[in-house]
Amino acid sequence: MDGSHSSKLDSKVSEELNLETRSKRKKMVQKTVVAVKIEANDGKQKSEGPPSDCWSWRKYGQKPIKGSPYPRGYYRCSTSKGCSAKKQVERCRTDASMLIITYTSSHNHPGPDVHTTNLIQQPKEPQTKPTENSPTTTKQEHQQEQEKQAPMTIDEDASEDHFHYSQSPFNSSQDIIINQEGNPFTENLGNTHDSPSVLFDEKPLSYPHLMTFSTPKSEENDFYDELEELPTSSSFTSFMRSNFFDERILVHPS
DNA sequence: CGAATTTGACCAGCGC
DNA sequence: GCGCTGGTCAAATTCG
Repeated sequence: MDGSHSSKLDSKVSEELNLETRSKRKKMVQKTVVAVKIEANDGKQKSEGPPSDCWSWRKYGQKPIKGSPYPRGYYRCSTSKGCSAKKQVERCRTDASMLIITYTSSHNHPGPDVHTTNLIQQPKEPQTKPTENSPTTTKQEHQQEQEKQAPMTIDEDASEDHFHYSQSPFNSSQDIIINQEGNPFTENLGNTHDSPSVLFDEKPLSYPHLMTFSTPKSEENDFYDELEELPTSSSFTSFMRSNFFDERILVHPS
């Protein structure tokens, strides 16, 4: 499967690029790709699993993805009945410790948490906060800061989905990289299918505070029992609430 | 008993 | 026009 990847890669990349156009043409749905690095190296729990966010997600499907040894899970927001928010959770083909979550559509209801709500309704506001909160302002954070100030404008077609959280609803000690639709994460993966360090390299875990912070979250990692599992814990939510902005989120514009 | 998850089948869109 | 892949639905099963 990987043998002819190199040659296929090229076409694949352009294909994905076209796909963006395609998808826009087909479905003008906004997509946010978030890469989450799972730091569950405790050994007591699996180092895999979808990060829990503030919303409740109900799995409605799973499918093996071409080119990826891992299946992709399809989740729907179950927090609100009429919510059309969806997300796809898959593992990075090159790095099993990386989760790629693709958010589609957006929540048409306030989140279960005030913070969350703010994120949804005013993604810009909270996004500028982490900068000051972050004791270690790295270029990545700087980047994300810029991104936050210049949020996903890639979606001119997003008329359907007016808002959309560029902020990752995850909490946890994972490294999170957000990619907007304009810059499909898969593309990056594709370009570096053998060396995905391009994106991931940016997430050097030199954040002791995060690691420390991750320590008590051992139970949180418990949630990630499986990639297909997306449990939600209210206590966890409140916990994440306080640390929501503690994580580093890399927003890669196109 | 109810809700959530799992799995297979079906459908739509795109590439060749 | 055919085949492939991704995405969604629905029934069955499992867990709380």
